[in-house]
Amino acid sequence: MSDSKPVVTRIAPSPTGSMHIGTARTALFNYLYAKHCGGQFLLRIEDTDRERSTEASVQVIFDGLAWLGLPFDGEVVFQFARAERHREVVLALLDAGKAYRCWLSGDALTDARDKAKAAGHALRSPWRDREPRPEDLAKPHAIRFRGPLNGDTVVRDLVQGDVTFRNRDLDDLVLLRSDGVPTYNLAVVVDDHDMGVTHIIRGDDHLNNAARQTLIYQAMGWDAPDFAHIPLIHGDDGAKLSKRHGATAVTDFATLGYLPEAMRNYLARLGWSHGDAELFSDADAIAWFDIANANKGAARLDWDKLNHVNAHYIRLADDSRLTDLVADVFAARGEPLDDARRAQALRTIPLVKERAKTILELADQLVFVFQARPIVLSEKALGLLTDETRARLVRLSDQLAATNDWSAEGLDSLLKAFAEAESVGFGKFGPALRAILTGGSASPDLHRTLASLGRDEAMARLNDALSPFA
RNA sequence: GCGCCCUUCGUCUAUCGGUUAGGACCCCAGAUUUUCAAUCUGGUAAGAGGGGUUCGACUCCCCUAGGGCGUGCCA
Repeated sequence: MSDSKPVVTRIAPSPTGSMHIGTARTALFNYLYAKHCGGQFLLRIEDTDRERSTEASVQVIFDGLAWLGLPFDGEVVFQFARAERHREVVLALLDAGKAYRCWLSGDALTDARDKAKAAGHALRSPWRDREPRPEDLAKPHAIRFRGPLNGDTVVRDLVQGDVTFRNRDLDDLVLLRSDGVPTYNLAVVVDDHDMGVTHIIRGDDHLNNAARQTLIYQAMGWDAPDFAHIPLIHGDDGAKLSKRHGATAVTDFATLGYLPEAMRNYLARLGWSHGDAELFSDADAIAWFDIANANKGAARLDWDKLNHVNAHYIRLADDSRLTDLVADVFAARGEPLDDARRAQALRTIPLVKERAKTILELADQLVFVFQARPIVLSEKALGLLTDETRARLVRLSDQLAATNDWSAEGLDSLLKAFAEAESVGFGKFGPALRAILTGGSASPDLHRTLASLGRDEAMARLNDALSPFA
């Protein structure tokens, strides 16, 4: 590829289900590389499999890319809509003698394949060298590529290096099915060429296909783009990432409370690195990204590290945005937040956001403010309320009632002064106070808990628990 | 079976012939401490095995082992 050409990359998923996180990572690499080079990142929907492609899955891809924050350039290309163009190329190949009509199917096909294997080479149809009779033409048939029998095909891969295949191992693949629908390997080549794709960055499960596709480029007299085959993402046990690993789809990660910017950062570091950089902005990623620095080996998804990265971005996130996300979580749980609770959430999030690894955890850490009075104390909480502690909390309650500074800072001072005046550590009343205020759920530092509850609610909760002894 | 790819701490990775093999996550210890966390400090932990090449290999070559992908009229 000449350096003067603007870089064009693409992501080409097939709309046959959810958007796999591996596809997302591939999209990210394509996006980063294109932006790094000042080029374009295109989207093509590979919907030539009419059986499995669905409209809904197309939407999943749009939604997935949008959620991840990887906008594509230009118009989306639907592969199936270009079938005429694909057929045109196949016919050109046929005219040039680079392809042939083949009536092999069923058991005969299987036999031919077995025979070829036994002979030590990939499938060659007997029709490769047979002149079809006029009556054959009327019968349904496929069109196969006429692959070279000898020599090598070298795939010059930016990540894997030069990979050499013997042409005898590359089969005469079907270009056009007997129903007239073009196949993947043909359509990919035609589309990538027509779309001006200069760099194909994709999973290394396609490395073998690259050789076949290179042959098609050569047969058409087209320049092949640069290839970069990146390793797949595996689960924490080293096996290919699948459903049993807990999450495979982009939407799964969203549902589990991961932020898109965290996913971008984490995914970028999976199979690629820039020195010791771990947490970096999108701008840094774009400035640093070079496909040549991608790793060759497969990487395992590490939930602990993902959580760490996510926690980092939750801290950086805007509170009102987090409030929206948390509201979504509660709504999904069937407990939508009313305006009052929303306001409470917004007020409390700054106090708890630094302790949450996911949005789900963030939501859990908010429930203490939503507790309905009177709060039912657990047995453990009740156990903390000895007579001595009750008496002490009554004294504290009086001071709280009297203060006119209900800010977190003011309450912090008050609590500290109280502990000093009582000549005890926080341990003598803190746990009990917390239990009364929260019913036992996790909460931030006591002064912050009091502040986020607000004076009225906090005093009411205290009175609920202490009034019989006041 | 055949073809191709891969292999540094448990995990993600740095290293591009000469380093006490570095960083991050996890884990452990200490500090802090009003729950749970967070935070700070410190620590444990690695070149799959075997041959070469070289004054010198994690780094280059070969073999073996392990893992992955492909071997479709799926993509």
